[in-house]
Amino acid sequence: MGFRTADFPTSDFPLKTFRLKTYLCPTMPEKKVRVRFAPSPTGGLHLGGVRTVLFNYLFAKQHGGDFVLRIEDTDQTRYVEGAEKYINDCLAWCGLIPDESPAKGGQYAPYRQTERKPIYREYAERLVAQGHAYYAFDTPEELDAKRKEIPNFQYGHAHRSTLRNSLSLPLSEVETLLHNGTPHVIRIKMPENETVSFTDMIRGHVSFDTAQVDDKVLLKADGMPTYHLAVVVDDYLMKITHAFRGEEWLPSAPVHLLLWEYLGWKADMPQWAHLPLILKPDGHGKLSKRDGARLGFPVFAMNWYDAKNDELTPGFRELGFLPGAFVNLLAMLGWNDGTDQEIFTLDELVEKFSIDRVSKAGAKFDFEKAKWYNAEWIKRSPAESLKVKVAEVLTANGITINKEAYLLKIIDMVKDRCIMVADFYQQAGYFFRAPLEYDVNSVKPKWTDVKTDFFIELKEVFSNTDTFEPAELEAKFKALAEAKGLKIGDVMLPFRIMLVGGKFGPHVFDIAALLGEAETLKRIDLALAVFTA
RNA sequence: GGCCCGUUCGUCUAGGGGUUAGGACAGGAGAUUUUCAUUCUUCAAACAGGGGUUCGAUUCCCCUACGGGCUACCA
Repeated sequence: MGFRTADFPTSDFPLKTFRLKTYLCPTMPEKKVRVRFAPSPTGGLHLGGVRTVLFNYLFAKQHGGDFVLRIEDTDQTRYVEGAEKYINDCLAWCGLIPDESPAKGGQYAPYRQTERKPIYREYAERLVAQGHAYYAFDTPEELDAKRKEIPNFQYGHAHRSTLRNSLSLPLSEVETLLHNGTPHVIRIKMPENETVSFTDMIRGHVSFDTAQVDDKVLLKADGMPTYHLAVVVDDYLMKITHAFRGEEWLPSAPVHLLLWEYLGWKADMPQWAHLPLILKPDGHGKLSKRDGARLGFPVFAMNWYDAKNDELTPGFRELGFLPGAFVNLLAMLGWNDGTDQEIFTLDELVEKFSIDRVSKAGAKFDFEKAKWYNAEWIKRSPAESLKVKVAEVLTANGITINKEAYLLKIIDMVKDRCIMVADFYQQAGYFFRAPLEYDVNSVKPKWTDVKTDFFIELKEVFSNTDTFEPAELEAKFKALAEAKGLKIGDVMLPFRIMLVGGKFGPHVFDIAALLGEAETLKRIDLALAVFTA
């Protein structure tokens, strides 16, 4: 029978080979690969969620399959306005576009579970008719009381006969209750003593004793399915072949396996892959939204505004992460290609991804490493592909950009010094307007009249250049300093601060050359006034 | 508590019966850069513990410990 004991070879079978064969058996007529990401629209999209999307997407695209977005909105009490749009936007930003979704439609529409509500009852009733499920009339209050009364209470074989359900009550009473429209749920009847096992694409052989699993609710009193029923019915109806989800779902896997069997769909059950969790960087446990706030880094893909609490949760996008970098770093959390390569484009990931190389253990999220990925991506990006984002950052800070060629030159000059896109304001802003303030502490204490003379004469010298190119500027600058009996270092830093405002940026003469003669001279004057004040 | 999953440098990880246990981030030192960043060189840093199996275990098996997940009419 089914997925019962000894269903699969286990101990002395080479696991990797076995896994490969199970999910891509070349001798079997291959069904088209179809995967789904099935979030519930309850808020912003978490790192771990995006990684689940990514692995789904990579697997599907690698096999020429379909990637489906399905909205699991069956819990109406947790529904949050705007969350679904947010999910769509996140996927779009990351470049992980579903082939079918509520927005896009598709052959298996609708893709929102609330819109599929009528479908589920039929299957739940079918299970009741077959004896694999039953009606339960216990109120939440009664169950709470039981939980208090009985330690480790589970609604299962040990207690179900003492509760109010169609297994314990006389048929006539059940009929009356049903006829009167008494609120009730439908629960799966877990077998008392069976072993349910399956082969997970990541973990290999996993097995459970059904006695330990409670009789999960399948259909709620409001007529909505729970996740357990909905995921099985929809995965079947939508012809899903491979199901990726977080490891937190592993304990309820036996319920799903049994449902696939009871509904008679066992042959069509998808291959399961339970992904390792993304953990808090410090302490322990799953990474949560709160950890981001506590430790100062984003956890959501994009900004999420919670209108109810008037609370903004920051996102990677707004912080200045490139989507490619975000996707890249997520992929490396639990996967690698076996070489030392760490920087991958989406296309490369599609090509190289392999479920066999996904690790089993959870990974602590390291924001420092995340920043490194982004810096690498910025460094490797051509100015052309950064210009729009950089322009946005600059204009947001009140800077006007006239010449694109000038912007591109600047991006190339400073991109190595930027970790986030937002850093371009600090690193490139002064190319567009004179410093708003100067790091006076680095110059004023050591300022002398000789230096004032130097800069006044420097203006003269710079007004009479042949090219205004870096090399010429540097030569003339040095010659003048020497003539004045100044050490180069004594005037180089002040000059930098005059042009830039602080102790950062590329070579000073490169900056001056790019700024041009008029602007350079103007800035010397401006700063001189401040330094000598 | 019960069940399930996991465990290689601080972090992400490679490796896998015999290796100087490799890389990356972060950290230290140095070189270059008369700013800072980049870049380069370099240092330090790990197989949780105990039993097996074996000529030999970090690698395979078992136990323990530790960590994590689940234990809702939430997903």
